[in-house]
Amino acid sequence: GTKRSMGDFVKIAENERDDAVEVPVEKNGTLLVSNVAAQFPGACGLRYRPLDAQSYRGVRLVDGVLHPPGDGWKSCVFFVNYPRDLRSQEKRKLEESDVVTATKLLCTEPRISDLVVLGLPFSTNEEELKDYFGAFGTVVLSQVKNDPVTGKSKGFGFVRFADYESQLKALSMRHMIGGRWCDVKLPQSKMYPQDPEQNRVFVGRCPEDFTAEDLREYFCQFGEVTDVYIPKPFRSFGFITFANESVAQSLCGQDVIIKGSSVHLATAEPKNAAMRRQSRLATTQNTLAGLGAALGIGMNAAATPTSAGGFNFTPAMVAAMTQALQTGNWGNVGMGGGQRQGPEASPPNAYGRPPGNWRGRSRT
DNA sequence: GTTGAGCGTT
Repeated sequence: GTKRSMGDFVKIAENERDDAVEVPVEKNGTLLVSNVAAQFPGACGLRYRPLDAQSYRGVRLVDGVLHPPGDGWKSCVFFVNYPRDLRSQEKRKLEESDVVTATKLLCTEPRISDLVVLGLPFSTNEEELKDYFGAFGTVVLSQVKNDPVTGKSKGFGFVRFADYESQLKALSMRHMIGGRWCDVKLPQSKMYPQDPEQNRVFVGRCPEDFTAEDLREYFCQFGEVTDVYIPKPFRSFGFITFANESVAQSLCGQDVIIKGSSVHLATAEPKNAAMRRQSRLATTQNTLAGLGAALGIGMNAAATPTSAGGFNFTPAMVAAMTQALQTGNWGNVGMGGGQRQGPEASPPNAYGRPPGNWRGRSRT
């Protein structure tokens, strides 16, 4: 018959953080690169993450035609590949592309994370949330955020799975929960820079009943704990100091569950302003080196951040990245902005997407 | 009895 069947579309996303777009499949089951490029300009191929593999796997490409993997197009979300080298393009665009690619790669490391659930019915409670997502795998965290005054749900929450496969599945679709469509996303909460000199870890989102002993008992599994500090009166955070700096660093950026609560571990802010300035400089250099590593480009410690590993970061871009690291807003990175601050600065926008007027030369 | 885009923590 002429009726369209399932399998007519492939879910494709820019990366694991962005929403997927459905791209039509040809009648013979193949996918044209030109159709992918219609949604993702510049796309030259696809990759995906098989459930049984920890690495990405490339999709077979012959003469502009992409051939489905063994499990077919429906088995997972596919990710867009772009040409690494765009030297024929104008230089400004090249720089932007490099930084955007690098920052995206840094943010798509495969790891289990808390997931934000948006659009929950105001009536949904944590038990119902856990029950719903239990169909995808073992749920180790279920939270509904409430208004502290009224005690009522704010319509969003967080879930966390025990395994990465369940997380990928939950992220790949929209969810009907309690009669409403809900979105599940990787949280875009603030990214905190890592500082190799720092042996203190900030522990955020601590419940009020956490004691210093609770924290010490949990964190001693990672290495020798030399101090635990919980401010009084209660301020919902604490600090762990390790004897070993690399132990502290390895924990920063993770979410861990202690006594059933998800806490976020981040680099502690240095105690005084002088140390803070010093650490910002180290942080920027460290991050740029990290970007190079993420792209598989060697960037030795002696290299200057503005011309290393084939990158050509302009001062404006370094400023944008520095600002992003300090504010957690990556929206301006890669567009040559970020040097302006205050009310006139561009507002935050969707991750990695330049604002509509970025090509224009603004009047100064 | 109200609401509907967002994002938890220094």
